[in-house]
Amino acid sequence: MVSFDSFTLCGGVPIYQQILLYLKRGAVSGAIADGDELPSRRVLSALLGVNPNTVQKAYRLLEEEGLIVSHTGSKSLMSLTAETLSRLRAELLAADTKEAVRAFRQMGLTKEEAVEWIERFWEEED
Amino acid sequence: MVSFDSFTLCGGVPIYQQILLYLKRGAVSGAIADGDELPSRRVLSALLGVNPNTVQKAYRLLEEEGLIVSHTGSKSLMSLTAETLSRLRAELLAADTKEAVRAFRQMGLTKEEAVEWIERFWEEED
Amino acid sequence: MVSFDSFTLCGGVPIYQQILLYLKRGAVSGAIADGDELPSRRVLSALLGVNPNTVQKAYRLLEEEGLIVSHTGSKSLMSLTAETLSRLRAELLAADTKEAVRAFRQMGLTKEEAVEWIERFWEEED
Amino acid sequence: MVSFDSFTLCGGVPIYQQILLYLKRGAVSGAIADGDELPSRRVLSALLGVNPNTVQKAYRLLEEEGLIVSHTGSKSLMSLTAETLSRLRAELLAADTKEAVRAFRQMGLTKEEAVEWIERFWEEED
DNA sequence: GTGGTCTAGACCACC
DNA sequence: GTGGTCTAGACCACG
Repeated sequence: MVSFDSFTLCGGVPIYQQILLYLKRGAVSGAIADGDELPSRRVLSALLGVNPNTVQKAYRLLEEEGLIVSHTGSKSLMSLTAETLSRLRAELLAADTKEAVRAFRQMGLTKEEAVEWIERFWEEED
Repeated sequence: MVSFDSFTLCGGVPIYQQILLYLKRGAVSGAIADGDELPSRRVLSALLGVNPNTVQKAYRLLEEEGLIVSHTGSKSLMSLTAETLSRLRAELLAADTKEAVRAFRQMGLTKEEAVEWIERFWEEED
Repeated sequence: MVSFDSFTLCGGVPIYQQILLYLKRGAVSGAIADGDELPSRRVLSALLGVNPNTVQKAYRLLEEEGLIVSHTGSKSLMSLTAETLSRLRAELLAADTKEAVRAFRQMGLTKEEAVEWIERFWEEED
Repeated sequence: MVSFDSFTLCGGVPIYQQILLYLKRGAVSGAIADGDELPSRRVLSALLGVNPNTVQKAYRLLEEEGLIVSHTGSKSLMSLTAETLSRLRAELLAADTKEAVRAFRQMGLTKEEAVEWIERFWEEED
């Protein structure tokens, strides 16, 4: 069963996208593997304190991408092929890194300063 | 006059927030200084190809934060004290770094891998 | 025993309501009579290829309307008095005719055109 | 402007489908013509006493079928070609007639009785 | 218990 | 003012 223990909601980004990204990133990290069971709509919505439909939207989009298989009346399962994983990894890393670099550069940081900030926050959140 | 030459719109984030962030980050980088003149709502909306109301909203929020002063019938000016700048710098850097670290950690990267990705993309976009 | 040979499922309407309507219309037509035995939930659900709970729901609603009597451990029987039948006949005919007339009139047909369409389809489906 | 004066909600059918059918049938009858303006989401939802999103769903589905063109910030217009109209007419007439005939036959009526009921209700609602 | 759909209200960008 | 999206709650068919 996929765990949402380390998941925390944050404002400014649609909730369903946060759930979506959490699952994609978990797949990239290996914490979520092919065939893993997902919490049901009700369970996860109760856990996160959001509406079941918000969870469902994330699940539906993932199913359209082929990352989830759902059968009415039974559990939803992750469906991750090797190709899917490598594609996901490339896409997500590129997107996140690009956004971070963009922000740092707009604020006038040098590459060294940016790296220093990353390293500082990395330790803090250990 | 504040330049928007290096401004590029990107999807998924409200436009008025992108304008807001662009000005705040420019202030942090020093590219935008206290007393700098802002383009009029009409001019900027035409320049960015967005609706004047969207620019108006960004300007209004900045004014509520005290980062802009507008005098009726005259131009809007950036209003940046030393305290404001240091506060902005701390807030923005913390927020952006935290988000980047969060993403990298969720994807299972080590600190060294994360730094490597940042450095790789830094060069690419030079 | 009530036969479901001429029953066909169609989309867009809840299945339990289709079962309900089938039995009511059969009663009105005389094909289903007072005292007729109904297939058990298990048998009917297998016959129609639907979930036993769906059949259960239809039977429960019919029982609440007094059109079915069930004795624990024995079969369910149709329970149709003369009054019930005439009421059903009036209700169903009025509802279906009203809906058809409404549709035809909304499409701008004259009474004669509507009748012509009914007659045409009547022959086709013989 | 398309009028909804003769529109009345009825239970048992999704509201968005009732709106959808009303517009299609109006097009078939000629009461609604190519280029006619539709009431805005807000206006129609207030008029019918339903949620704006329910109206929007009907409009969105019609737009996907090509029967409506919508531009953000301006009115939605009906878009009806001759081919579209003849297709709509055939589809709707077939569907409605088929459903009516099916109901009448299930109730054991003869063709003559069915026609008589149609004619009786036709007069009543004049 | 499961997933799927319908209705609902608030917010956003835009003309 | 317009249409588009996000979040929300109730109901349905199903295993």
